[in-house]
Amino acid sequence: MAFTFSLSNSSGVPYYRQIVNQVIFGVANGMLKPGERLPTVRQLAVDLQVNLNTIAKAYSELEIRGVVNTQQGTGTFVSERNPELHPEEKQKEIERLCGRFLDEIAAMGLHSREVISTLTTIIQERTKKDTEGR
Amino acid sequence: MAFTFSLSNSSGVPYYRQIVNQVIFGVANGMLKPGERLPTVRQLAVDLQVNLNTIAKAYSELEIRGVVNTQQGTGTFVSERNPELHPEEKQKEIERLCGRFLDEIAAMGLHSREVISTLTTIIQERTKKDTEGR
DNA sequence: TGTATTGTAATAGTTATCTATGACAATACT
DNA sequence: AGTATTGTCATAGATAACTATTACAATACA
Repeated sequence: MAFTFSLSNSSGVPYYRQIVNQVIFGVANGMLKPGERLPTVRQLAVDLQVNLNTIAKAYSELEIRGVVNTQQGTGTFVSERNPELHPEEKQKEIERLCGRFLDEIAAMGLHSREVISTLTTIIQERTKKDTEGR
Repeated sequence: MAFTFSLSNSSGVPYYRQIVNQVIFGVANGMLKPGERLPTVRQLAVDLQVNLNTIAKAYSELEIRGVVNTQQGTGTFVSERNPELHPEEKQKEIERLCGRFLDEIAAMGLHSREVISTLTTIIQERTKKDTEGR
């Protein structure tokens, strides 16, 4: 299965950051192998219907963080040895994500346990939809 | 217990929107009674350490949506009869919130059921902290 | 050597959110 | 009547995240 990118415009998370996250977690989950080539900036820009600069910004950050190696004229590749996102860090990232979500809930005066039940319901629905889709 | 506002700067949700949401849900949850007075724009700006205009923008949107009545020189009050946020709408809003959260999770290639366990753990920790705090 | 493909960079413009500041207008209060 | 308090408005500026466009530079490849 090939690794694919996707963007959500409703989450409030900037596009370039979504791409950065997807690569980092893609590597952490073994869906992106060291040495594997990422789409060209132009191609991904077309695929995601986003500006070239947005992709370039994401790749540039990934380069700085050592997640990928880029070579002008050649392409962008997943680093051979990836220093980033040890299991603990991955867990921390998940916790940050959850924390923000709970903050939002709390700000609305909602009870988290009620929201969880909605959450699980939606998950069930989506899982069902995915299964049917095959 | 008096109704209090709080802002999170890490959620990506604009301040003015957080305030709007808190009032709407505060009303829906009965924590804000019809006729009840909201803090003045200046006071709330000081409390939340945010610019006056940001509060004014939130109140203005609430006024337009019929959630509050404002009178220059007098103050801002929760509408006597509030048309907004019937139970179904409240549920829809929760679902939107959950949907965005799940989108973020999916974008990172995380499995939602694993995240849920982290979520419940954090909730337990926070509940514990709140209980100890009393 | 030429040509296409890669990433990079510069510039300009848009939109949303927020800050800072100062002024104005309606109401309440003494 | 005068003064303080309320919400409102206008202007200017900052920042972040984009889009659009054009050009340049390094590499690959025929």
